[in-house]
Amino acid sequence: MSVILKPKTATAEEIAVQLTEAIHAHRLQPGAKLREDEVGDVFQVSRTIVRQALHSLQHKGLVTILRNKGAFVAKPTLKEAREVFEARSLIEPAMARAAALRATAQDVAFLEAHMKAEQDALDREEVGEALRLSGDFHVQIARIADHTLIETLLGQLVARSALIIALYWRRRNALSDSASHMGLVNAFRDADADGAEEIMKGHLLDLLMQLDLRDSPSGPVSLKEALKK
Amino acid sequence: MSVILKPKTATAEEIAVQLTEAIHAHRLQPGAKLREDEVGDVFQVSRTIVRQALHSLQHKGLVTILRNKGAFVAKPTLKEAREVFEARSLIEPAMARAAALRATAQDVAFLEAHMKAEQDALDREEVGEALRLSGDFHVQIARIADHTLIETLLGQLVARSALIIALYWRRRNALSDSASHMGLVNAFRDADADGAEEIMKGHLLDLLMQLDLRDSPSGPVSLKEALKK
DNA sequence: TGGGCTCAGATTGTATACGATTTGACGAAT
DNA sequence: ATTCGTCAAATCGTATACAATCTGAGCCCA
Repeated sequence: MSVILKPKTATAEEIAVQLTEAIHAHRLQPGAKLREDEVGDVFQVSRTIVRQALHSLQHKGLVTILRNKGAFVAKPTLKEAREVFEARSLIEPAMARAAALRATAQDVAFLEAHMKAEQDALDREEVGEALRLSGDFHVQIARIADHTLIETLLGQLVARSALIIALYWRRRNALSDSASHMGLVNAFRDADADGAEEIMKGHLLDLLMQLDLRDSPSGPVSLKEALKK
Repeated sequence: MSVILKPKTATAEEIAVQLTEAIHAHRLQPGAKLREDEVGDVFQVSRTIVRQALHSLQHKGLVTILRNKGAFVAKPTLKEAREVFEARSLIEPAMARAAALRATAQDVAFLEAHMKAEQDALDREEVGEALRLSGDFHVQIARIADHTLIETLLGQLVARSALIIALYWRRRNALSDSASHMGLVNAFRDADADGAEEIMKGHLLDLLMQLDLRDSPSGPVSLKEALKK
């Protein structure tokens, strides 16, 4: 009897995850068009499934769908960018505090391995992958805090942050956030809630400082686009 | 020449809004089944459109879709209920503060009219509608704070709060929140940021206190359901 | 030259047909 | 009487056909 391997067509959720990771790792740039049958060809599924995935990403703020025009990787405006980081600043310090009180030895080990994976990616010059892992670190803190709702929400905010970084990153130097992450892990190990909260506050402020969120929409825009509509 | 009135079929978004309002006003109870062609018959649209609306509501946490089973109005668990109010407690005091600093005379007048509409609904014994307006009051504060991201997010949290209230409301007495809302409006008028933030903190705590979020999932569960899976 | 028109091709939007899965009823066997 | 298997009805999942819309090229005509 021969084994029949099912073609295993991808689900909408799997496609959404892969697109999210591509966006997170800057393999897909803000503004990139996502044509339905092009995506469908890549994943070998019908437009119906692609559509589900794209709508899902729209709800998460990663994709903008213009009626009769198509789906595009979102281009957060300056205001949206500020709002994302303001929301994170409201939420994440509390998560760091809660995580410090709940983190087990396993959790600490997991985060240390996570940081190592990020460093390895950097060593391999996979900047995009390192960026993705760096963002995921924050989501893992919400998971350790055992706050599912905010874990989901933060996943969306972190993914949007990747878009913001792609658009508004000030210099080409790497994000110097390993120190903060290390500090957080140490605070978790010591169950230092106040310390963790403070480090997270400062860390988000650092991130914000490294962005160029002064008024200037998005740099050079084509004249055509500037005058459209 | 006769006027031809277009059948004006509802869009997915309009259907989602109407379902949201029905949920918000407790006209749709948690656990209620939403069959695709039943909804389609009500709004005179094809299942394609209904599906879009239901998926949209799923993303917002108002509907749970079980594969091959159908869509149901969500039934938040105790943990989810606590998480919703924790998230609101992290976000809303900051919004109240920002709103106090930005509110114009028009904004204050708008909120006063909003409160009056809520009172009128109560006088007409339209408890569900009053509840919906009461929740919307909080969303309006985020709008006044000019924070679009959180306005959207809070809209979702408030809608889920309506489900939580439907499930875990302690008594049959009305929500005594008009005092807090009045206090907030006064703080806005005086540009009293500290006061607004404190009132909001206390108000959310009050709400939480009126819920029965102690451990006892949802009363008696059938054996069949308890052992399922 | 350049403005505006028309039309074909490309792309998205929606309805519907058909397949897959679940559910509950019914009846046979123990 | 209870359990189990079978089957039909109900319902959801997906692909696809067709309609609606946008885009840009080509053309005409001042």
